[in-house]
Amino acid sequence: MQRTRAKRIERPTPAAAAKRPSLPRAVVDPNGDTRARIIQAAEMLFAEYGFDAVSMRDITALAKVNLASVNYHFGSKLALLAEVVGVRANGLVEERMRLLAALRRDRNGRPRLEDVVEAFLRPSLEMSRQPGGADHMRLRARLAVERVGMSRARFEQIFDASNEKFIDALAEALPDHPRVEIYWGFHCLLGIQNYTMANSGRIQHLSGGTCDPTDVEATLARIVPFVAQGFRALGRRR
Amino acid sequence: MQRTRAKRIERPTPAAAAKRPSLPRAVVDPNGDTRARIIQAAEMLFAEYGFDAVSMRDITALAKVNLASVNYHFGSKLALLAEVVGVRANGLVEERMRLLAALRRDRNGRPRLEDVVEAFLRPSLEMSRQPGGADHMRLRARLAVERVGMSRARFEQIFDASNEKFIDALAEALPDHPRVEIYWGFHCLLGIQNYTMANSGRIQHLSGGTCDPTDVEATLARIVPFVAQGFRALGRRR
DNA sequence: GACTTGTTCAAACAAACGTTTGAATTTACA
DNA sequence: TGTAAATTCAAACGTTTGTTTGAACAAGTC
Repeated sequence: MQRTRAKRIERPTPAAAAKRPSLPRAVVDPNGDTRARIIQAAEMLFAEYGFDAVSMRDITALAKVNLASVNYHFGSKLALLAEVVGVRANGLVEERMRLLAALRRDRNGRPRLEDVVEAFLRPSLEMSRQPGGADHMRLRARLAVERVGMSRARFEQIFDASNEKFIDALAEALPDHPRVEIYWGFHCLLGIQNYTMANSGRIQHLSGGTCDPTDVEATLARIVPFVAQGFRALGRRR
Repeated sequence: MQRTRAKRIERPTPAAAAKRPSLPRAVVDPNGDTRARIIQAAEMLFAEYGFDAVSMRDITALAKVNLASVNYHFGSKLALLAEVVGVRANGLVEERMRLLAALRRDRNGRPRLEDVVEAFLRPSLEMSRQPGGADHMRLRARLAVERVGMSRARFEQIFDASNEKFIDALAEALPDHPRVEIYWGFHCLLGIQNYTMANSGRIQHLSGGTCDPTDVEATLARIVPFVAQGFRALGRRR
């Protein structure tokens, strides 16, 4: 039990210097009512800093409403998060199911693999073009990893039913694939989707700005063939 | 400006019920010194709950050290995070570079695409088998999305140089691919890697437990061909 | 007008936060 | 063993946290 290590560490900053790095300059739509302004502000802030790092005072200041408004309208901070996520997520699921139902089928009743993948991905990517949609997408990507309350599983539950329907459709498009390989491919699909939505800026950084993942069509033109061919690779004997 | 909406929301829980959902039962190695026990505890807690949701008191309680020890040994909570991430991340980069240098080459000096992909992914997945490695991997996956201080970019910087070397190697393995498509493929590769490391439990849930992403060889056997074929798809004319 | 209901507001609440302090204790080295 | 340095510890620091309160204000109905 010898003790031969560093001495007391020197403090890097004597006073402040640890302030929040610049809240978003954008403001919320002044025409919305209190509820709408709160949701909009919370969406932006949660997406950028995460649930725990954002305070009620941050939200209400950005929304230009009174501090007590959040508890009045939503009950609690956690309930506000559920509201923020739920509203758009349910719309996303509906859009996905609509595209899935409209899928072209060949004479055997099978859909094209690329079409199924695109039906899954397009609503996610297109949402990022709506006002505030990019914030929502990044928030969702965070929640796939983050853990607030016990609610990670509860949020993902919104997608369970439609995910199973897409797995069925993928299996239809790949009739010779073992079911387990479909799951692995879907895992890869979810990973790419989340990473794209998170928009961490890595690909822009690495490519020197050549690649722009906010360009929906350009992104789909790469991801869809990548995923489809990836799926096909899983059917080969190893 | 009519006002016809819900009345004051009813509180769901009268008293407590919003407590932290069960801290990890596992304890830290009692044989380590104070520094080591703090790092181990912080790694577990940051990975599970995120940087902001974990308090100094959570860390020091789990590590069984005094509250002031973190500031004494590391200076601040943020400096502790940097230490926690840095130690293992640098080892990971070294291992990747080692595998990259050891790559087999054909008569033209080109590596096999599958080999490059595996050299990139294997160190990440194998780390999850080391003690505490799974915690570290999940923490890294979080930090790819999370934003603490201004440090997201700073953490990712550790990987910049080796990432560029891998992109070069991928371009060597795919000599006819435009460089921009290599970047898109690498983006997909990063997404799958992060999602796998985050271990969100989605694939186990969806597959009814059939797929186990903690089985390194089984995971590599799926992800490597998926990614390799995905890369090849990016070379085709659209 | 009075009355009821929905909403906003400033102020305060207790609890938890990261950090600091100064004395007590342990270790390293003479 | 004596002394200085390294480390631990309990207590407190000043902020900030999410939430609550009760009065004030605004709107619809009689």
